[in-house]
Amino acid sequence: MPELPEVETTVNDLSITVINKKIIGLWSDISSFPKVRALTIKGVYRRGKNIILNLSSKKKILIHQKIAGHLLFGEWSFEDGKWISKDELLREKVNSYIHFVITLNDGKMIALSDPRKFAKMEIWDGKKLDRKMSNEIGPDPMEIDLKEFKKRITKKKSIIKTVLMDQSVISGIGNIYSDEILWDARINPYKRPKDLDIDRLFRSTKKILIKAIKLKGDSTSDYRLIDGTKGGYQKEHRVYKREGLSCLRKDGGIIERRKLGSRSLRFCPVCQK
DNA sequence: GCTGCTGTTGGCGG
DNA sequence: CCCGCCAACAGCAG
Repeated sequence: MPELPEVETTVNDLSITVINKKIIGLWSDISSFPKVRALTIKGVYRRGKNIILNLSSKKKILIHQKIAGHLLFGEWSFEDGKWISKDELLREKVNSYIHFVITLNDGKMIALSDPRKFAKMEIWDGKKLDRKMSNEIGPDPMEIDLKEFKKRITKKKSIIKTVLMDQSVISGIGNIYSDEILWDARINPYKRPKDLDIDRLFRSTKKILIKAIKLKGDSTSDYRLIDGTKGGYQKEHRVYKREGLSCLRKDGGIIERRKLGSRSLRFCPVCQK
């Protein structure tokens, strides 16, 4: 679920609070960490949907929240095998599936709540991680121009819905925002890249992502800000989760939902030709 | 209680 | 190489 706007919000909010603090403990109930002691967090960055903590001594922590994971910031105590927070928001069910905790030298913690245990947190050699990222993850749409966007998108032969979500082409877009972007651009999700107005697609891509960042992401499902509050984009859906309802362009279209492999896509059959 | 749906990534097979 | 499919997991709606 966390796509570019959610990860961007998390990274912005985290960097305000954790930069120059020291890590004094790493805990997880699903993976083991190598010994690290007293490493300082030098920076917090986003690469596509990945969160990267730059540490002193050339190490980096790579966090991917996958589908249902989200980072939180606060204080917890470990009681009877569970992490308990005094903060009411952080005790909400969606925030209670804690599988990773980074403890900082001021007693605060970064925790990852993830009911489905897909999310990962790993310590990497900085150089190795940089190489992996540049090999596997394309630029995000905010940092390239139309020419580069067009070049990358039209290289692919799959339907545009799939290409938009291909992290090696451009990074950061998942199921929700690709549905919303294609509706905004009036593009049918099954069209091939060579057949479309890429200029319009590019403008809609940036427009939707910028709007979603402004609203601090989409909390339809598990995603929360690091203090446990909700983002606002779920109130702005035009097609996502609107199957069976009238298209908001009032063109007489009823939003359709179709299967694409094991996931689903939504679109208006009238305005998305 | 059971089934189906959820959404990201990586691995597998064609 | 490129593409499409599906498992990994667990909660939740119906």
